[in-house]
Amino acid sequence: MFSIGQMSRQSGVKVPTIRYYEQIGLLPAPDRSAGNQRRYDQAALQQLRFIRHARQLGFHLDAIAGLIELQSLPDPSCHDARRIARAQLSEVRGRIARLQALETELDRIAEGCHGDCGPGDCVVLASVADHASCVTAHDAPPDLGDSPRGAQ
Amino acid sequence: MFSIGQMSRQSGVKVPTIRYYEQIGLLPAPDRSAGNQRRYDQAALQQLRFIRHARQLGFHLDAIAGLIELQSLPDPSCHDARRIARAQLSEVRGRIARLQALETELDRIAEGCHGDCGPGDCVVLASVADHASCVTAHDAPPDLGDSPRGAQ
DNA sequence: GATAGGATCTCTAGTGACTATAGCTTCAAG
DNA sequence: CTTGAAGCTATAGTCACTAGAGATCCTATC
Repeated sequence: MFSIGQMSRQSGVKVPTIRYYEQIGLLPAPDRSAGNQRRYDQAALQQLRFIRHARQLGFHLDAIAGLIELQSLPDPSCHDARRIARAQLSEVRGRIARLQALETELDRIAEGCHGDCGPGDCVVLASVADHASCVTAHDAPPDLGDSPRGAQ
Repeated sequence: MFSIGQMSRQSGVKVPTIRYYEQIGLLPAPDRSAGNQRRYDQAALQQLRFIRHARQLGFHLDAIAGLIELQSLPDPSCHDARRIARAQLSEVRGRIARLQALETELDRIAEGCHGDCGPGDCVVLASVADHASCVTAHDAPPDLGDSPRGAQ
């Protein structure tokens, strides 16, 4: 049996995050010691590692919950798991494409300035002000960030 | 003078978001009509467009606040603006690199399964469970998402 | 001038995925 | 038996919005 600290060290997931996962129902509530401390078994550690890796792969918590549910089915339908993975893949590809458009713009903007613009006409500031000067269509919703956040 | 709705249509920023920007001090509080409604001038519209475009470029609100402050200086130091832009560029490049590692893994995982795995050994689920099967080092903190979120 | 309706107002709370803090209790080593 | 690290709960904060309630205002038409 592991304490929550051991779980944390074995999985790379921080202690408060483990409690958070339990709170939202992503991890089952474990047994408790006589003094009310959490005691986990090997299966819980496996599940936590699964969650951790899925997060590293960019899955949202609700998608992870879906994958965990699939695992628990008697005949885990690969079809669904594959669908979830492919959806995640295309989301990641979309994000890469949008970020590459941003990269192009930012590079152009940063390189347009050599630190010697005269007062009142800094190229960086002008470029940020004026979308019309952009060479790519980075107009679509950026939603660069609707995905995993904290580093663990 | 523009109403907040006109500002929204002219800038592409949603009405509640404009109020939010004012609340956090990113936009100055405008004059009010006799009936307490916001009335904006052309300068406010320019600033809102600047903010909108900077958000599309992936800048955080605090970085945008920094850029706006630079603009307001008598001799806007290009040096600082360029530094902010280059920092943003390298952050975007880092995110692209991490996402590309994820793309590799997800592609491998999704393609490893043709929907015909036997019960209990779905390749997708096994791959997500086991980081050791990964071919790239996507181990570093993903922080895929510490950047602009909402689509506008 | 009356009225209807859309636009605007403030305020509060919710989102995702955590992170931080406070104040307490428990566990394990010496 | 003491000490200090680790654990507990509960609450609030983060970012950049978004949603809702309920009230007020503005404008166009009659």
